[in-house]
Amino acid sequence: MTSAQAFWNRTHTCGELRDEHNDADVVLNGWVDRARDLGGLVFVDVRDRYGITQVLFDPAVVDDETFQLAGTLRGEFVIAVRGFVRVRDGAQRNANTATGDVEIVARGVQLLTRSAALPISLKGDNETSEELRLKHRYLDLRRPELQSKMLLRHEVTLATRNYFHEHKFIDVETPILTKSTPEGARDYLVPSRVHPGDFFALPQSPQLFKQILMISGYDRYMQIARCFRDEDLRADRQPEFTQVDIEMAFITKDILFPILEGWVARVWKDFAGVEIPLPMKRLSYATVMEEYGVDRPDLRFGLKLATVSDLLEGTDAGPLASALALEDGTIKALYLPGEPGQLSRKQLDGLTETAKQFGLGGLLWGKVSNDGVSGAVKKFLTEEQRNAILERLGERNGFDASSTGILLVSAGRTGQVNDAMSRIRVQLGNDLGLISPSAYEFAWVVDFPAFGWNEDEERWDPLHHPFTSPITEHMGMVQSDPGNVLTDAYDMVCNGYELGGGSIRIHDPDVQRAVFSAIGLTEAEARAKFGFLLDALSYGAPPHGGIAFGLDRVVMLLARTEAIREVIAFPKTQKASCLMTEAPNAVDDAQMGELHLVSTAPAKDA
RNA sequence: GGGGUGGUAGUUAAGUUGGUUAUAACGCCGGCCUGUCACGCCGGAGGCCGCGAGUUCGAGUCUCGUCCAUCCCGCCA
Repeated sequence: MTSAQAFWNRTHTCGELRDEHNDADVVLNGWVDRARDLGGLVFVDVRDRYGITQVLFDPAVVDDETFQLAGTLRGEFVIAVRGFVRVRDGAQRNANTATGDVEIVARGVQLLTRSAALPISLKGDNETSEELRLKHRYLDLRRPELQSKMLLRHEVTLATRNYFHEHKFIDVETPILTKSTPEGARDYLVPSRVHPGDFFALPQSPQLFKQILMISGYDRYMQIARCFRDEDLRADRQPEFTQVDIEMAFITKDILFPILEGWVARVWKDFAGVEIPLPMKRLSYATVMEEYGVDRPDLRFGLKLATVSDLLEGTDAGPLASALALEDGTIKALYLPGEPGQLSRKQLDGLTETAKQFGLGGLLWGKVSNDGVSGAVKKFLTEEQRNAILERLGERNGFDASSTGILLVSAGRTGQVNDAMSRIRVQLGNDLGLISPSAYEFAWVVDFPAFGWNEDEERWDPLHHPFTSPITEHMGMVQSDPGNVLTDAYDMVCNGYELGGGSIRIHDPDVQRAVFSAIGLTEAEARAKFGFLLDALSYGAPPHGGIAFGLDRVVMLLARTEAIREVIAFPKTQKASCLMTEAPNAVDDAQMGELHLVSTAPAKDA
């Protein structure tokens, strides 16, 4: 053994000593959390991931050299302390920490390593900029808040594996170096040295492999799979993220959903202490788009929207008439029953700002009070129109159509109106305190349309992915009427997030060919991209389906945080770089040459 | 690619209509202190005001550009 390794090894962690350990001889290893030098006494709080324990250096116990050393200890120095446990007198007990009833009376200390002054604060009271936290992630990860999130993530992952193992699922690893899959997102590419000019893609998901595994007879598959998408980031999106990936053979939705719901219920019970009522409600895509304007509604509060275009036929009010004249125009309304003054002018301006952000000209609003009507609602709506709108909204939301309140109306292209009104709805939920932060409201969204019209490319694009099975009744419409085909796709949503999405897959090669054809893939293109899948389907494919859950989002919700970076140990910035390692970086010409690559990027000034 | 917010000491922030030596707290260094637990008290060091131009007698402050972080749109299930 070298001298560098010879240090006093801990007998206990910094979180476990209690009254019952009184007089025990112990050794602690850890970081100095705080040191308090009182002159004649030195207190040092020693921290590890299990907790914090106070150590007392008393000149009556330790020799002078040890006592001097204790006085030089600073934050984040790593030490080993030898001593005995002493139960503290009543007034000296500290109820704020788990070990606060005892302290270690030191007999000796070893300074294992010193620490430079910290570039970030590890104390919770004033937080450091995220830029510095990411650069010094090794320090940030020492913070107990982050350590508890990493622990939570570990526990959720473990419980997930156990749950699916108990239900006969097999964990199979799929390739990271693979072929580009067609889920719409940009691929991360890896150049091949052996095959000049060819590239692997990192998987956007293991989609095709898990279907292949079903065809191979594995029946129930699960994987905690890393996925990669080269798209711009958001607070809840990282370029690499983790999915709980599931696939099953011989199933329908009604077989699959209870298994998945059972997993969610267990995880939420164990890690959020919440009982999720089962079964979860199922809402059609058409319903949620109509009532919430998004396919991942926040169901913790009401404020349902309603389309009112039909009530405003023949209107001559400018903004409304021009929306109705559009091919895909619509008008939607939202009503806040109650005090007409419940929103300030500033809040209403904020909502208008949101509407503009989504490309609308503005937001029509007006206060309906006992004295009459104000604002754009007075200007643009007749009394009959207003009453008809309130009638519809009242019926949908359960309020009396004669209630006073604030009416919001938004008119324009359907997509923009839905985007804006769904956001406005959530903004109101927050502004008016309608959202309980401790609530979790789950639901399935089902019956998705198969295809969406792509204006730019003038073709039908799969809304989910092209392996999604149409519902049985619509099989024959794939070629003749693609716009009205519904699929057996489903999302699990919670609090405005999409937690997971999946579908029953196509297992008939003829149906698969029809879908490829409907989205404008020629036979030759389909063969080039997915020949192996078409081949596999032709050798006895069982009916199958599955889902993928965003593990990061699941943990994020359980941890009650709003940034996915908080539950990922080494996340990337919004520009998809790692501030700690400074990846990505340039590589030298020799390395480029081996990979048969030449960069066309403009030279950076060093 | 576009819009919002931010960038001042190791950290977090303040900084007036453009004005002389850029403040404070925590941390760091030195001194004092025997029951602290955000210990206390005294003293000290520490600044490319993100970077680059411009306006001006004079810029942390005004203008333009640029970089980084973050939130959002586009993009992305």
